[in-house]
Amino acid sequence: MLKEEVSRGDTNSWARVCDTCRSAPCTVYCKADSAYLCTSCDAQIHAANQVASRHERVWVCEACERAPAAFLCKADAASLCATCDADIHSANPLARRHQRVPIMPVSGCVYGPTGKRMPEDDFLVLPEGDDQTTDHERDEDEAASWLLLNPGKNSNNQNTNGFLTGGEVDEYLDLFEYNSGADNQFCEQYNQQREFSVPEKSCGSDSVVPVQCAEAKDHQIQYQNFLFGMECDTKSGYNYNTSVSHSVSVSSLDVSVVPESTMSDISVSHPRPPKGTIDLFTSPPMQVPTQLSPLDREARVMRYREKKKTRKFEKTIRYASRKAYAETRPRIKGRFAKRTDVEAEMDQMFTNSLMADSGYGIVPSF
DNA sequence: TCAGGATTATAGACCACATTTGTCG
DNA sequence: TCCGACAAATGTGGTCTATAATCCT
Repeated sequence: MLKEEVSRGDTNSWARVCDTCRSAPCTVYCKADSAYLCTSCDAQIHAANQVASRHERVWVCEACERAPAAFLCKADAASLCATCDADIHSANPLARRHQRVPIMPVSGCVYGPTGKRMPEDDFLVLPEGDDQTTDHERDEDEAASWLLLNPGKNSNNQNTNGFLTGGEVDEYLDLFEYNSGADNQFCEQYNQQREFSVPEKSCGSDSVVPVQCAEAKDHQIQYQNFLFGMECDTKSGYNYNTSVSHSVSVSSLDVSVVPESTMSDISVSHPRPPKGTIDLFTSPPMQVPTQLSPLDREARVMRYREKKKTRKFEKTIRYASRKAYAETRPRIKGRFAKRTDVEAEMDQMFTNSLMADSGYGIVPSF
């Protein structure tokens, strides 16, 4: 296969160019055509007819920009090929804890309304749209895409599947974690999923969620199964190794205090949630998309934006008792200090204060 | 357009010590 | 196999500092 490589603009010199126009950097790889395509060419080619629209494509790795992406790293919000994924996430222990999910090839329209790549596009098929949309609209659609994953607290915190019920669990991420079963169904389900084609028309009036529910559920199940170590060599050539699932952090993105009494339990492959925590393990995880009123949608978008502003990646608290001790421990300029040092410091401060206030060199006695 | 200073953002180091983990008899 | 004693390793949070990125002149 002839691949022309050029250095264009802000793309790196290794970036593969579109096999069709040979000018723009490629963004997707079409398996059926064995071709790397840019956004516009992909849209043109695969919107031409129904057969073409069924071609399965995957994003190109954001790191090397030369190979089809195999995994989506949530922490880095990046789609990576197997090689880059291995390189990046074997670099250090923190990187190893990044959550990654396999990227399923998608057919139909793989772009959001902006025609711009979004991380969640890797597992959500978004409605076709206009390339000229604004940042605001892009944000709206990004929010909308997450709305699919949001069960909606406005439903009395009642969630039929028990997912995210009532808590402040992060609403953007970790939605494919904590599966407890159906281990050996991955291959079958994955193959089933591969036979789906994305409906050409959105099923929702607001074009938020065009993915068919059953299909989306299959996506969900597949990712969950993947995360717990399934290995499946499919015809697609996407062989998701088990080692990835083992390196996936249970909660590298959330703050989650893990009761010490349950630590040993959690280390096993199918952990049970401790009491007092939200049960993310045993519940059927998919949220069934529902029709949203414009007001409802607006509210959710606003909530999404608000949380997006404040979201941050925090470490997992493994030992709550240590946290408690650390919080009560005396410090000097942020560092833990010996209690004797603190006492001495307090003495000094007290002495200085007294001298300053009174003007006399009074030595306090305790 | 470029250079250089100012401002802002981010990651990592540091500290003490209770708790956890591993080893040995 | 179980138990106790002991040593070593681990993890915890607020602040500071070095570095990078961005902005402004």
